[in-house]
Amino acid sequence: MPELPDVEIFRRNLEASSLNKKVSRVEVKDKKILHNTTEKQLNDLLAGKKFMSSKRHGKYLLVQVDQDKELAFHFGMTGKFKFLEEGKEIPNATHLLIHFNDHHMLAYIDKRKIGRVEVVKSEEELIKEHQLAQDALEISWEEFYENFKDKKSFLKAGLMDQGLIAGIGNVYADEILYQARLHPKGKFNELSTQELKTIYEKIRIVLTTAIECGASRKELPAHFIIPHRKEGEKCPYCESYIERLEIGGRATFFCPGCQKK
DNA sequence: AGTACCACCTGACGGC
DNA sequence: TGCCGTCAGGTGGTAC
Repeated sequence: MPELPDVEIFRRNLEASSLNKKVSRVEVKDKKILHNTTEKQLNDLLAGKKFMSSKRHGKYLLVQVDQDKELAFHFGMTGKFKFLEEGKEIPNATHLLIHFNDHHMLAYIDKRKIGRVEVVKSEEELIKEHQLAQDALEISWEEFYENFKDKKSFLKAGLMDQGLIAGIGNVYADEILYQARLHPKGKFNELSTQELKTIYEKIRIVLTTAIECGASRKELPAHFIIPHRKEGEKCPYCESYIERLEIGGRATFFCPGCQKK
């Protein structure tokens, strides 16, 4: 679930709640979520330090904790943060708990343990390690065009490829193609430049609108397909009914009336 | 190069 | 009520 808009909201909440507070200690409840570090290393690194700044690249959230050390969070499908006071009940599926001197805590929660926390030297290192493309809200039209114009992949698969553009997941890929009026099984190399440009523009519109809505699916405009993202639901634009198909084993919803091949 | 499929995980939900 | 199968979906790997 956490795609670019969700992670951006996590980042803003983290900035508002946890920036410039001194860390007292770190508790690891489940080692599985640590990628290349240990509970001891995290404590050595973080104790007495502050979260200096944060940024986001695609679906990754980076927190600067030292000159050349950043915490990188990935939220998998069910990951999230919760900020709470010391002494309050710790939420279920909390795997990492960061205690601050002011008696607040940051809990990293992930029911399905697919998310990961790691330590990197820099954003560049993270990008290299995970072979991430430019962020979906940062990518220029020129770079987007270069990355996609010759691709023979399905539109849906390409938009979700973090090595081509970073931050778009299953749900927002459907929304972008719906608003671009393009069939998810279309191919990039068969599109006109204008159609590619439409996708590029819709990416920005969809993601920024979602962020403005607090990444809450329920708050999205009614003309988005996401609130109707279910087989047999009525298309908000035309008289057709939403259909489901699978691309790369992932559920894909589209409107057969609006999105012709 | 691109797609399919699997593994990782576990809560939610529908059918019977 | 309760058991069971299926779904959800990001990443990263392998097989074709």
